[in-house]
Amino acid sequence: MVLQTETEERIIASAEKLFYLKGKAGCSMQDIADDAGINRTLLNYYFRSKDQLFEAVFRKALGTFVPSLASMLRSEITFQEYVPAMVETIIDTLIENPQIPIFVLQELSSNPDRMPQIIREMGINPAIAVKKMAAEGNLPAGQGMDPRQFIINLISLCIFPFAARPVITDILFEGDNEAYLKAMKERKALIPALVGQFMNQNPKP
Amino acid sequence: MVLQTETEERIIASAEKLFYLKGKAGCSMQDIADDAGINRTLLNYYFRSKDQLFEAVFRKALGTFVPSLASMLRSEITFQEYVPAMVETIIDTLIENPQIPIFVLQELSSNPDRMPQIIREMGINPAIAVKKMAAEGNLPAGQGMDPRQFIINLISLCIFPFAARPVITDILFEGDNEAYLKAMKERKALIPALVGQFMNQNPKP
DNA sequence: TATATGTTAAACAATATTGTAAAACTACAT
DNA sequence: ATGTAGTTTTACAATATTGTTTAACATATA
Repeated sequence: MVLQTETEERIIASAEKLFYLKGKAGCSMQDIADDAGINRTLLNYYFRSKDQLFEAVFRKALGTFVPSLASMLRSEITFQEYVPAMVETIIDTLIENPQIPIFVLQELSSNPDRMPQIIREMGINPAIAVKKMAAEGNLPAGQGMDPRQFIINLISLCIFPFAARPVITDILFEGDNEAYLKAMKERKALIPALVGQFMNQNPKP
Repeated sequence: MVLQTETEERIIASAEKLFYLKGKAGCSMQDIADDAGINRTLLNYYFRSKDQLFEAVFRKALGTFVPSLASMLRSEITFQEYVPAMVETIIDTLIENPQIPIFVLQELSSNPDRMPQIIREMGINPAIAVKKMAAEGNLPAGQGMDPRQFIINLISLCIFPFAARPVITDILFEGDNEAYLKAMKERKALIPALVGQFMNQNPKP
């Protein structure tokens, strides 16, 4: 029971694929069963209901992301030192799972009431995190920039290009997926330079 | 007939609200009719089918956005000059319509085949646009930075904070919507400084 | 062998959803 | 007043979806 059965894994894989693509209401249990190559009843056997299956997928999606963000908010070391490694982690994760941001954001937008519980489960106290960020020496933003703007810039630059992947690939890279991916990898160096640059040279904007 | 009837406007308003919130499959025609305070049959009377109603909403959503992006890609003047006004326009639009980015991106992710036609309708030739961007003197990025990265940075910094609104508001602003909005307005000045700064001072990163 | 356990398939009932066709209502022009 | 076009409501048929119940199957163990 601790060990996931192969069937269960196939179900999760198919559910992820279809929920990511079409949303919770956009695909039926039958669609998922077909994709997994099993009978539909099995879905209920393993996950009881569509709600619970969705919940499992949503939690897993959240789990691939939240930890790296949460650890940044908790980290003891300077953000400046932390940034390059974190950016690399996030981008690598996104290259593997490009659809998760939209999936999660869509769900949170339509059910914002889920946020408080999620925050609690993450083990983060937002107020404390922001206060710590603002502490002198921890973040160069102590020089004048609101530390929240720093965080917003950082995650925007990391995540959005993946959320907008089809648009960016088609318009800026003429549909060339390889070129798009190459550009995303270049951003691992580009983003830290961009946010770090600003912090050092533009105190009190 | 040229003049939109009041009922038709109410339908569109309700359809926007619910499609933005729950997605195309996430709400029924009945939900939309209830929200608009009319009988469901009217939806079919005015828009023939759910598909066509969705299409109307999607087109309208696209229309609030694409023009400012498209005009930037076509613009004759220097991007550097163009940026501040454009950022302001985009952010103001997003303050009014915060849910459009996720809505559009979700639809384009699940139907990427729509992109080519949309690009055509926008009246943009991606290849030419990128070439023009790279032209010396037009963009400071001619100094070494891939002009596509510049565009990606710019739109990421503008749009993502709205797509992630519930997360950002809850985690970074402790649920304080006013504080969130204030921060978004501050970004009108912050973003041009950030992207401009980098371009001027960091040739060949 | 038979018996228990875990897995898969087929059949069913309740409900929801969509699009349409037909009827009722309104207001205005003849 | 009466008919006509535009609008709204009522009623209906076809289909899809979900969760459950029931049956079949396999495999290992007493």
